[in-house]
Amino acid sequence: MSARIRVLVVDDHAMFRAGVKAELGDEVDIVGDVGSVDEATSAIRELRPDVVLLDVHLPHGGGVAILEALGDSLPATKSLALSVSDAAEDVIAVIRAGARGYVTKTITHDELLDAIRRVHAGDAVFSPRLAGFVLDAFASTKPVTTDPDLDRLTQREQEVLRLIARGYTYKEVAARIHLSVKTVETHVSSVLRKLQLSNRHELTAWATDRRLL
Amino acid sequence: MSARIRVLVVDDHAMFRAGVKAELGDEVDIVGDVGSVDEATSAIRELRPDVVLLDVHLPHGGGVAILEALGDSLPATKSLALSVSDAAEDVIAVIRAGARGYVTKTITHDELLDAIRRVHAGDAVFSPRLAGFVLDAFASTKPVTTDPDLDRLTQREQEVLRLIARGYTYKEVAARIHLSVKTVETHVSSVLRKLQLSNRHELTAWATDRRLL
DNA sequence: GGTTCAATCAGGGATGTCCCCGATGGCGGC
DNA sequence: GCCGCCATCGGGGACATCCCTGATTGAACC
Repeated sequence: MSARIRVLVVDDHAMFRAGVKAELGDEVDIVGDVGSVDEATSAIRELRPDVVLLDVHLPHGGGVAILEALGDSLPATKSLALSVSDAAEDVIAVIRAGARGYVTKTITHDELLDAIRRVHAGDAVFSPRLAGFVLDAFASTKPVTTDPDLDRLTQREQEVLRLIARGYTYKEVAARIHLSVKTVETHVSSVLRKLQLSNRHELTAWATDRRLL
Repeated sequence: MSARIRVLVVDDHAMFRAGVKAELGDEVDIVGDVGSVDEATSAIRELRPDVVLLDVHLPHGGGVAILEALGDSLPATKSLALSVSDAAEDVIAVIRAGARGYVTKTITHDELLDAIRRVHAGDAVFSPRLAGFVLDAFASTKPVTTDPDLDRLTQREQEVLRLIARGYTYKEVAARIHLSVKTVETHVSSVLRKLQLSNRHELTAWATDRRLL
């Protein structure tokens, strides 16, 4: 028998994490469980799990923030999003950020185990109900929730935009994504110019309006 | 040692039920766990648990439907609501329907165990953050809107606070209410100090949180 | 009459924001 | 090969934010 899959559980509810451990601990190797975005990013970097079981709704940016923080620095680690929500925008956002699957928390023990194994093997896994509009969003010419304004921004600009809109100073943003303050300034300037905004307050309002936070 | 408290777990997520069982099974007697409104009502009638751990958000009516179906037919069975939501309307609704307590799922093992024991003993239990507006909604003649933090600010400070939180610069605020920029600065400083905030971004978040805009 | 407090304003300084100018290296298109 | 775009960084400057100290007026309270 081959080695067990190493799984990290990220969810802000300790009770839920305990549930996953109790249910799956025999079949996979739960290498850790954490409850916040910051803990998650460092835990993933340290533990290098095979699969991250990732709650979508977390304080301070949610699962998306974790995936963005990691970028593609750890290609061997696959993420499986796990959420109570079946809203299209949640699904799209987290898949765009790099998750390899998305299942809702109504899932059973066997289904979840199967999902983890398939994600680890490289498959994309979706709850049946979600498969429909996920395919819509990616295969069709007209995606469901793409924002023409947002698409005109580069990846880096969107990344900076999210952090600025959350109230971080330039210096804090720079530290968080390892850039110089000057580079952050440049990106913010581009964002403001492209979106026709005049300062960071309007940017916060703009982002709140679009629920990018 | 007295008999263990008999607990029924109602939640539509099997994983969460497993978590509660794994975490509390040693200290209380989990007599059953169910995932739907119908199962819950019959299970409660059959098993007569001491405490029902009740998820608020369920398909087909939620925890409220279960409480209403039972009415006061089983006074010995107390219900403790357990939810991801901390929205006032959810709390009020489930308490009105007869729950004896309400805690959010961010709760720790020890806190939940304590909550179960206190509900069983006849106490009402609320997460600290919720206690405030529950009391407001039931005891006060004035509805929920009073805010102790806001009351500690003077009229002028509240006025400035609202404008700053909307993104106006000091200069714009000064022009709008016919003051010098320096006076606006003074008021903002007072507001930040009194509310224990460190900059205008946190202030915006604070105000948005309270729907002051 | 003295005290306390809200409201108003000023000077000065540290830091943050936003813009201008410029530069380099990489990558893709024609 | 050149051009455009992206990402990265720097200098310098204008202005905004946030803090400090310190001041005056008027109204309320005892």
